[in-house]
Amino acid sequence: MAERYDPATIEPKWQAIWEETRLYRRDDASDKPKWYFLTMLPYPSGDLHTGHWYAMAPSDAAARYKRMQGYNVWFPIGFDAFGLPAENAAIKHGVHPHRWTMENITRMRRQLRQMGTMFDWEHEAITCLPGYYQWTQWFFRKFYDMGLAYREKAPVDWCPNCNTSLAREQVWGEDRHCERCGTPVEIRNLEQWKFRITRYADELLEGLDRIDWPEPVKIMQRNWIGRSEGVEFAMTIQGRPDLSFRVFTTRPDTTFGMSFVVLAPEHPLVAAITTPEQRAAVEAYVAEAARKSELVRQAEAGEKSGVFTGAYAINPVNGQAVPIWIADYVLMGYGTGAIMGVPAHDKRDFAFARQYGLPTPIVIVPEAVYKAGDPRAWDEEAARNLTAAYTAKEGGVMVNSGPFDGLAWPASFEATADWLAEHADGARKINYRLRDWLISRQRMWGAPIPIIYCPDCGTVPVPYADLPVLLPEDAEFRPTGESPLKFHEGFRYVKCPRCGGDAERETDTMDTFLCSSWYQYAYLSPYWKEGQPLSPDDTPWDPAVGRIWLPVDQYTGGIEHATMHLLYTRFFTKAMRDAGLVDFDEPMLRLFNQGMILGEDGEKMSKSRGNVVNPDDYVAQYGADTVRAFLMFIGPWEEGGPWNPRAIEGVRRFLNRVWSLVVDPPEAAATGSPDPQAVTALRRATHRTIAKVTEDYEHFKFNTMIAALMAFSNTLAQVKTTPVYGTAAWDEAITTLLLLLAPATPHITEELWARLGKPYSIHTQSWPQADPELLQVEMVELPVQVNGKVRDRITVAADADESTIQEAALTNPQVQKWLNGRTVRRVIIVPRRLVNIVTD
RNA sequence: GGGGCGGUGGCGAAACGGCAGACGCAGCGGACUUAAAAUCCGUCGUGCUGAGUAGCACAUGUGGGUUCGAAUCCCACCCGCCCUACCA
Repeated sequence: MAERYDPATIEPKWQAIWEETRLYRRDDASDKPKWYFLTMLPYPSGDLHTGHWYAMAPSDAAARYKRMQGYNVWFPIGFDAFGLPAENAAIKHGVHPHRWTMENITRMRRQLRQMGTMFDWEHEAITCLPGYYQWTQWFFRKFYDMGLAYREKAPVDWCPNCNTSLAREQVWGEDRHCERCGTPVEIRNLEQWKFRITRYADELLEGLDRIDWPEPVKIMQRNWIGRSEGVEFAMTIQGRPDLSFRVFTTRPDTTFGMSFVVLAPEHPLVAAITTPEQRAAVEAYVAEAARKSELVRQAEAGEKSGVFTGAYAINPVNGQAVPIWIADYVLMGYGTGAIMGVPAHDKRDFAFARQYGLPTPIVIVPEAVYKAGDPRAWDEEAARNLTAAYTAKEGGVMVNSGPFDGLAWPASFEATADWLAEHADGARKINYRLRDWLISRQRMWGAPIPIIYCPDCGTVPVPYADLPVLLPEDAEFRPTGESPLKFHEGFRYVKCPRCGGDAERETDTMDTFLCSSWYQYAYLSPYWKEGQPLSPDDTPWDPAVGRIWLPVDQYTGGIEHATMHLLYTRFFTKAMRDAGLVDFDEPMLRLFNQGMILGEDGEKMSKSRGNVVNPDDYVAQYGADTVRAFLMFIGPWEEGGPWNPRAIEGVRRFLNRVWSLVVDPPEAAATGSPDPQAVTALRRATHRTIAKVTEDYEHFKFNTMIAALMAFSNTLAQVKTTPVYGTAAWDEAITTLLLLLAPATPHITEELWARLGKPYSIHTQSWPQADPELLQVEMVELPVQVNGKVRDRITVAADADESTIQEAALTNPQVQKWLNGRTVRRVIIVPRRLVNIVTD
């Protein structure tokens, strides 16, 4: 009786051996080319869930593949350990966030080891430990010195009952109430620290062209940065030549279509220009807008409201007076806080004009209409429909625009921009949608912002040598959720580092996105210089190690981080370059985004839906290798997909078959000597599989990689019943199968490798090479189409010339039947692909 | 409102512009078994013709287009999921 495949025995055994032999340790002395393979670090929420497996198991396979390809691969791991859930747990269970977090990490480490990954645990980094966050604070200090950190008032969602600010995910429902107590949130303007990411806006755009990242991520980052080129020009108030304001537009070619002007409610000119009759209405609107502030206004997006000020402005291009309104769809924080309203050619302006009965003059029409000579046929009714031809820059020409009539984009932009520059104090201007990064959090479980406020010296940064500013271990959590740092006297009240007088520490902590913006550097030498005084001339990692491994060669993670984490870490690296810390300016050269693993019902896994799949249960039942291979087999990695509890059986059968191929004796001893053709056929199958699997690993196509190996194992099961079993070709096939499968299912392949008597470890073996000669085929079968429909197939030599192929195709009896009585017009021959005969 | 991704058998999915459905799940038929599990063999898009070998037609969300040839490229539309929120 042959021994059965028992993952519960072999998996822990090999995990222990790998660890004892330090199989996956980082090698800083290797002369192989280095490959820094990074996967997004997990948040220690408690248990490793299926999403973690889906992100990490295929990443691990890709890293192992690269290693077998001859690279010196480093695949580190860590934990993004600051954040809100730990604070909530602290309030709920009365346990310090540090303890809660570290206990979770202990549990998740064990689960991660169960997965059989090649993570280098010797360089693990945890962001909430002082040796880590001293450097997060060092970066803040450095950026402060570089003029990249500054403080200003910014709106936050505030719960008046809990007396704290809330993160976006803590604000629930249409009425925007507090997650914890249900109180509707307010907007408070608080002094907050920000990073000047906008200084790098252009560079963040340009850098995208030089990195091998998925196009969707690049598109999202470009849109997020939102560079727009336009023109700013001055408008004067009718009857008040002393007063003027500036507007920004990306469409100066539509200036003749202006029928109103809108100022943001906070615009400084509002009070000065409002007429007495309108004053009450305007003041009420301004007050209401101030109360709502920007965050709520964004939540109400879509509904237009506004008030007429009673004043008029002069359109510089035609001298027309247009009414000045205020409306909260115009934001003081973008452009000049004032816009020209051109309802015929802007959707938002159009909605506003409809609402308040303002005219909609048309100044761009399709070229065909212009050429037909009667643009005025396009009346307001046509504008109401706002056809694509109307709003499009391309394909439209200017009308009702005096000397500019007939101009098309981009000449229309150039001409009107020049005119405005000369006559309306205009200037070309580039605006960005990107805002500076607000990093202040009114929370306890984060890296404290190293700033001290002194009544005499003002804002004083904590000296480098005094870092880290440690979180207190005896913090007292209030049920309301208020930050304990505010009430911790020992933390809060300090001496000014400059004058020695009484001062107060900043009690806000930093956004956890800061911690994860530089973790790929922290991994190099975790907790570097812990316990030693820091200085501005430091590097936050061992520079000798950095020279070996930086930058990251391959990064993997979810696309949901496209515009936050992935932009922040790029910003960090550019700022670090300017600080002289690195000599490159993009942190990750290649990126691959996996999709999301869904519940059995095809919906996102969530406790409320009750569709959460616990990977531990499946690991216990099937083993880690089966779960790993199943997650890879489920579908294209970048697309994600639903978990199918029955389909995993197929993967288990596959691994059982692999086991049986190696371990079990053949059922019936085949007699006779092996057929040389069958031997060659097996060798061809082996080498075709090498080529296919290699290609798939290169492109992260794990699903077809597994499929190819399933097909190969099916072939081997057939061959095993023939005399080819036991030949050198058979041995080659079996070792190849194990080598190709090793990155995906590391335990079973290691076990079978050992049982074959091969030297430890399969994971240090070289990747098999496909023999090009065995990939060649002598004969090929070509489908023959008549008018695009396959009618028969012919077999010809692979290198047959076109006339031979044509001859064979035309004389084929089936084809003859279909050609009956028709004239052959054309014969299309695609070598090694097909033949298509086109008739009348 | 803006952006991203997707829509192919009963299901998950394959398919450099070139034989649609590889590989697997489920199903169906069979072998082994007292029986079941496991395993193995066969079958498996729909419709029509045919006793049958087989053959034909139709099929990749919908409608157009480009092409000798389209799941694949282009245009319009419908549906689903994810991210984002008035950026002039």
